[in-house]
Amino acid sequence: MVKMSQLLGATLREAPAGADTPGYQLLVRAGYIRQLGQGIFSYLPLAWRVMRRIEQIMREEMDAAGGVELSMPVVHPGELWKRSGRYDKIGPEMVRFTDRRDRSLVLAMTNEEVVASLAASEIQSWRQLPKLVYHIQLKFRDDPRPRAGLIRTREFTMKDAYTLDRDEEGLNVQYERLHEAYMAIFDRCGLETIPVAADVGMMGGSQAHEFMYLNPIGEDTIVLCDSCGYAQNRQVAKAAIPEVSGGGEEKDEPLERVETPSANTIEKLCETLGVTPDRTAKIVFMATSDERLVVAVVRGDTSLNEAKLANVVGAPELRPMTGEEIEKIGCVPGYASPIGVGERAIVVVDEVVARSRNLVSGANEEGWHLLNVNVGRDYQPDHVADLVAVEDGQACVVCGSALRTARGVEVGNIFKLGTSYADSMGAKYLAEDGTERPIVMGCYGIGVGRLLACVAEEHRDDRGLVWPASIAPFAVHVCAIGDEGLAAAGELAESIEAVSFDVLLDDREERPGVQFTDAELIGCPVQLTVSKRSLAAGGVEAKLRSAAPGGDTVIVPVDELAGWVGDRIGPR
RNA sequence: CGGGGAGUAGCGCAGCUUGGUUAGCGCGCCUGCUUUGGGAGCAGGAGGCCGCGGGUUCAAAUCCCGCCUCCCCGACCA
Repeated sequence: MVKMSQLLGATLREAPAGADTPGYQLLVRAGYIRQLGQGIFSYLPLAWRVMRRIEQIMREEMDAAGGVELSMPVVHPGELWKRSGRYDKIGPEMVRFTDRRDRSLVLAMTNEEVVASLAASEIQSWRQLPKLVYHIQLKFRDDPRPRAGLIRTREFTMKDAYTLDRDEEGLNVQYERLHEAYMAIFDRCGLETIPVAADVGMMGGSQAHEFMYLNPIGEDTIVLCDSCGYAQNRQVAKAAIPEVSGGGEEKDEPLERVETPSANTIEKLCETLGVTPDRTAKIVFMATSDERLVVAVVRGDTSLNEAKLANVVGAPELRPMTGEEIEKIGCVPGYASPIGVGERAIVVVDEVVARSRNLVSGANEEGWHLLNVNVGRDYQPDHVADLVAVEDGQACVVCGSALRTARGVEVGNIFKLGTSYADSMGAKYLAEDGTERPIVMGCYGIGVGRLLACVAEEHRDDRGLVWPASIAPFAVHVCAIGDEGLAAAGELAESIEAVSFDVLLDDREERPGVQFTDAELIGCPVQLTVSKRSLAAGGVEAKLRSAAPGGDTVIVPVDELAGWVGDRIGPR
C-alpha cells in the first residue's frame, strides 16, 4: 500500500502553460510527470509505476517470443559508431562529447553497433543462432523539436530488441514473431495500433513496419484503404495513378515551342493551353545536405513526396534549391524544363511521368513552354522512381478503392536490417557447410514513455485519466473519509493487497470532494470510499473509474472486496 | 534551422502601451476557529534578483540592445 501522503507531486487545478495536448495536461495535473527541460521529464511515483507495469508486459511478451533480457551501455565509444559509418552519417541528433583523455564518446540513440560487436565476439557457429536479445534502457536523441509532453522527448526509455540469424529466412521467422509480440504488447496495454509498412530511414535495411496509434495529435500521415486493409506510412505509400487521359498508347509527337505569357503555375498553364494537369510535368528543385542539386519531375496532377526523393538520391534530407542554384543549372522557375539540365543536376523522374507521353513542360524561358516532352527522347533521367505523395481519395494500388489518410503516433517499429551491421562490425559465423557468413540482424523498438502518453491520450474523460487495469499505477484507489474511514482503511487495504491488488490510500485530511476529484484525476480503475456512512451501510462504496459519474456505486462488505475487484478488473 | 508567441510567488495570470512610493489577483501553502460526502467559510500570515547581462533616465517589471530558456507551426524519430 502506498499512501497519498507519501507521494511526491501534487495534483493541480490548472494545466501548466504550454501543455496543450489533453493527455499531457492530465499527466501533469494528476501529478505523474514534471518537465525539467526541453524534451526532458521526471517521472513522479505514479508515472514510474505505470512505466514499470508497461515494462513488465514487455518483458513477458519478449520472453514468450524467445527473448532474453540484458543491459547495454548508455555511453558508447565514438569509435564504435565510426566503424558502422553512422558517426558521420547521423547529424547533430546524436550527442557527442569527449572524456578526460579526449576520447570520443556518444550517448546511445540505439544499440545496433553494440549488439553487432557483441555478436562478433560471442557468436562463432551456426549452432548459436538464432538469438533474440532485448533491453529496456535510456536513449538520448537531440531531437530538433520535442513536443506534446511524453509523445516526443529527447531523453526516453526504449525497449529495443535485436535478432541474430543465419539467413534471411531465419530473420523472416523472428520478424513475424516479433510482429505478433508487439501486437500483444500494445493490446495488453490497452492501446489499439495498426502496423504499417514504413521507410527504413537511418536504420537502413530492407523492410520495416511501424506500429501506429491513430490520433490527430500524431505527426505521421498514414495511408489506409478501408476495403482491402492496405496501410502504409505516407513516406512510402503508393497510389494507383491513372495514365494520362487518352491512355498510354500515344505515339511520341514532335516537340513544339509555344508562347505562354504569365503561365507560371500549373493552374494558369492548363488554363492558357486548355489542357488538364495530368498532361503536364512539373519540376521541383531540391538540394541534398551534401550540396548535390536534384531536379525532380512529377506530373502536374500529383505532388512530390520528399522522403521518396531523398531515398532515391541517398540523402538523409533535402532542402529547396536557392534561386541562385536554380539559375546555375539553367532553369527558369515557373517555366522550368528538365531538358538540358543534364550534367548540372541529378534528374529524377517519377514513374508516372515516365509512363506518360507528350507532356507539357517549361522551355526554361520566361513565358514559353514546350509541348510533347517525352522522357528518354528529350532528356535522360538519372533515376526513374515513384515520387508521388499520396493524397486523400486517390485509388488504392491493391484494390482500387479510395484511399484515406489519417494521422498517427509511431509507438513502435520493427526493421529487417540485413547484414550491413554485421559486415561493418565483423559479426560472422561459421555455417554448417563450413563457409563463413555474416550474421543477419533485425531490430525492434518501442518507446515506453511514448506508449504511456498514447494510452493517457486515448483513455481519459473530462474528469481525468482512465487507466486500463493492466498498466494503472494502482489497481485500487481508496478514499478514506473522516476518522472512521481512515481507521477502517488500513485493514481494508491489507485484505485487498493479500490477493495482489495494489492500493493507493488517500490518507490526507482533505474534504471528501477533494479526495474524489483527485481520485478521478489520477484514474485508477477501481475506486473505493470508506467512511462512517459506508460502514453503517455494511461496507465500502465501490465503483469503476470507467463508469459514468454518479451511478453504478455499490456497497461491498469488506471481506468480499478482493473478490469484487478481481471479478471486475481480472488478475493483476 | 526558418516562422510565430511567452518568461512577473509552487501553479495559472494581470500590470508594461503612457517609466514614479510598499508589484497585484485567483489557486495552492502556513496558523487559528468553524465546517466535514463532490475542489469549504472567516480571520491572520509566509512566499518575488519581475529570465540573465548591459544601456537610457533623477527614477526601469515597464523604454532600448544583446543573450538564455520554454511553447506553438514546418523538415526528422520510440
